[in-house]
Amino acid sequence: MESDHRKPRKTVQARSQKTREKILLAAERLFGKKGLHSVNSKEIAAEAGVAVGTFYNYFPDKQDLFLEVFERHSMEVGRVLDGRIRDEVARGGGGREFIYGLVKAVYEAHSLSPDFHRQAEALKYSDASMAVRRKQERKEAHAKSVALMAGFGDKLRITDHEAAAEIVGLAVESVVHELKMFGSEVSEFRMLKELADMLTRYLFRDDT
Amino acid sequence: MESDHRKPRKTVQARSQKTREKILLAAERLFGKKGLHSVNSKEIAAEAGVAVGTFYNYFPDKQDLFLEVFERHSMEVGRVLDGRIRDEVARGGGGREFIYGLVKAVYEAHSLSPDFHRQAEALKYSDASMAVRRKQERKEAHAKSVALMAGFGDKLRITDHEAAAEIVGLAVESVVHELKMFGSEVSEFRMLKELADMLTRYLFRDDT
Amino acid sequence: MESDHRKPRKTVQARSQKTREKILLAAERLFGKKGLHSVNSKEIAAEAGVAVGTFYNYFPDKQDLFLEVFERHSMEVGRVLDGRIRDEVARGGGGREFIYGLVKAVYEAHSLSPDFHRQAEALKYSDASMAVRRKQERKEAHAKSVALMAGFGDKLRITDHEAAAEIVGLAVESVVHELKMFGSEVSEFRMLKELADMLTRYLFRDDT
Amino acid sequence: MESDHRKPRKTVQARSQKTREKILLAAERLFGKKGLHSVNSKEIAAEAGVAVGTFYNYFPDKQDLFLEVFERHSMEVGRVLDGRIRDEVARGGGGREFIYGLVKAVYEAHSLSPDFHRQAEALKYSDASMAVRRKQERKEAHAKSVALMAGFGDKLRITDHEAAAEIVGLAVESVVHELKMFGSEVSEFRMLKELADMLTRYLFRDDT
DNA sequence: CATGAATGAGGGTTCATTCAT
DNA sequence: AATGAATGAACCCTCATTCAT
Repeated sequence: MESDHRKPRKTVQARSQKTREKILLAAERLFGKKGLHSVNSKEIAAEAGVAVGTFYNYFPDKQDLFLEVFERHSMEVGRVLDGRIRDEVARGGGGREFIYGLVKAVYEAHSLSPDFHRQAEALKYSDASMAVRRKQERKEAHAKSVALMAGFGDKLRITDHEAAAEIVGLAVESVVHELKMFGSEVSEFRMLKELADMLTRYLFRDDT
Repeated sequence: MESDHRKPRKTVQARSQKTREKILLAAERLFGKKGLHSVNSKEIAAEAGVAVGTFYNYFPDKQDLFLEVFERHSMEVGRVLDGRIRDEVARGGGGREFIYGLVKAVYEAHSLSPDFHRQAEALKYSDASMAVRRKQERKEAHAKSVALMAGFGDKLRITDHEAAAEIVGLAVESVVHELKMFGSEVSEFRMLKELADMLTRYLFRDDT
Repeated sequence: MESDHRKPRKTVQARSQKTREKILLAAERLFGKKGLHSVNSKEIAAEAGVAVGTFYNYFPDKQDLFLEVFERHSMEVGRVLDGRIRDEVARGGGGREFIYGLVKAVYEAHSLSPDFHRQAEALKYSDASMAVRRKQERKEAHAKSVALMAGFGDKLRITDHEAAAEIVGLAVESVVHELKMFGSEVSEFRMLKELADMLTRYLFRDDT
Repeated sequence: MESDHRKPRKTVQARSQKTREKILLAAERLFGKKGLHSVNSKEIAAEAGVAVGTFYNYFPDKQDLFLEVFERHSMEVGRVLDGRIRDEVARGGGGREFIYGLVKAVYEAHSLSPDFHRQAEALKYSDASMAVRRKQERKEAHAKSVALMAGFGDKLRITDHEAAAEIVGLAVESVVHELKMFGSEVSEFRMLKELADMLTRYLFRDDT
């Protein structure tokens, strides 16, 4: 009787969506734990509680699944980051305070599935299609930085905003990465404080 | 007695050494182009102009070969970097000038087999044994930074030398990486200049 | 709910079982013909009419497959032997007649896949894990012999039952082996008769 | 100067012979320890203290080397056995005593390189060319047995000498094998005693 | 004769993907 | 839509044997 047409459609779609979700979550966990190359389709299916065939009903192949997980992850990070930035902007603190807020915002955004994040990062180096996406991400980050800077007008000491946006972005990214991915002998607090100091002195005339 | 052995022995050893070298170079090229996982033993052998078996006569397995290539690469980078740093120290320029010299030194050191470098970097994220080596490298870099800073005494503005060393190291590393690995919309010159500016303002009281 | 699963499940399992069986039978044939070391996984798959991968879906490796074939073979031999012994015991013939019956029982039990049996025998000498199994088999055979002897009470001439059980077991085993594995210039009938004579005279006071 | 012809020839041949011997002995040790299939040419060469190429200068291939080791081993066993039998014959003991002497003779003959012996035994089951040699061995043993029996004339109880020779040979062989190859829960002494008892009762009218 | 580097066919095993049920 | 058995190309690695020195 389940083969009658109209009504169940929605339910079925809902179930479908759920299955898809299960697979994506399982993949995120496993890719994070072991990396793209060390996870096989059987494992993913098993972790998701479905059959291998089911997995291939939803995703054309493993690489594609990875990319989708990555996309979701990126968007989530983006959303969180944007939210935090908006908060900081709203608070409207002075230079140093603001910078510190931003640094912490990035730090917190990176706290989402850091394991998966790490593996994705790895692929950006070795996988062509990931490298493309990385490029895009940087571009967006760059635009965001430039826009933020513009808001500070004369208070800025820098002149080459383009280059500065890149430099600042990379510095923040790398420090946060390091802390999240590999940890540090120095405490996170000291690291983030120094990072904020560096950026403040670099960016603002009055570096207090 | 039995002295008829000497000479050929040496020749043979020389040939042996040459073969080893051929394999290492072929591996560096291929690993750089495609990454550890996408290169197979047959390819390496073919690129080196030897048989698969020969490859396995010299290296216990592919991973091991990669590590040896990596080790050589690291040491080479280290040598070049140390040399350049020594030059800069010898020249004895003032703060900003010196920092710029160092930044350029790191940049040049990264110009050795940047493709291989990129792939090695990728593995540091996903491969356990590579992560270990990464840790060590950072430790050494950290020590080097701290030592260099010490030389500046009162001129330094920073107080938390430990954290600063980390931050500075990561910032330089990440910018140079970005330029070498992925290029940049902004010219290298502008990027390196801004980087030097940032570091100078961060580190020194008198940031000229 | 979800009851649409039941039937196909069973069918699939049945197919699965059949594939497993096909592989086991193919393996028994090939191992018997050429020995463990001279058969490769591709051959086994081909003989079973499946792909190599399928073989590895069912057995973790070649050695394991061999052991399973061996286990099945041993159990089958054991079953046949026990059946025949029970028949002989039931018939309740006198000493010589009974012994002859037992000898023939062992002979018949060894008629199952004698080729495979031969190869398994070979491995008992050279392979550690097979040697272990051999030990166990002998122990069981020993126990069986002792039990049978006990049934004859005073009629027995021997005093050291333990040793006798070993000796008798080995003698029977070796003669049957020889006949089955390598054949003999002398007819099987004469061989088995003499064997029975020997054992009868050895075991019983009244050796008729 | 070593290229002058006449004199060194002998010396060279002697050295040659020594090298051959080293290889044969190394092979016997290794084959005994690990079996034909688990020993590779490099190992053999290393154990013999020569280069792989040298090994192939003396033997066309690994199989051939094995066969030569086997041949030597067989002949040695044969020599020892014949000697011991001659001793027993010379001593001229009565039936049971004589049989016991023979059993012990076989036992002692099997004490030469029992490890190698075991591995050779394994190959007789699985290797065609070894099976051939086995056949020959049995034939010779058979002939020997028949000849020995003939010496006892009327004292013998058996009538089918041919079959008896086979049976007796197999029984002795199997028991000795078992003791030497796998050991036994029952002491060797008891085992050999029972074996001798069995044979004596089987063969002689007056079984004391 | 001795050497040991070089060879490459061949073997065991994995795994992304397909497809009949 | 779900299943999971089946597939086979591809991979890593071994090792008997050869041959230039």
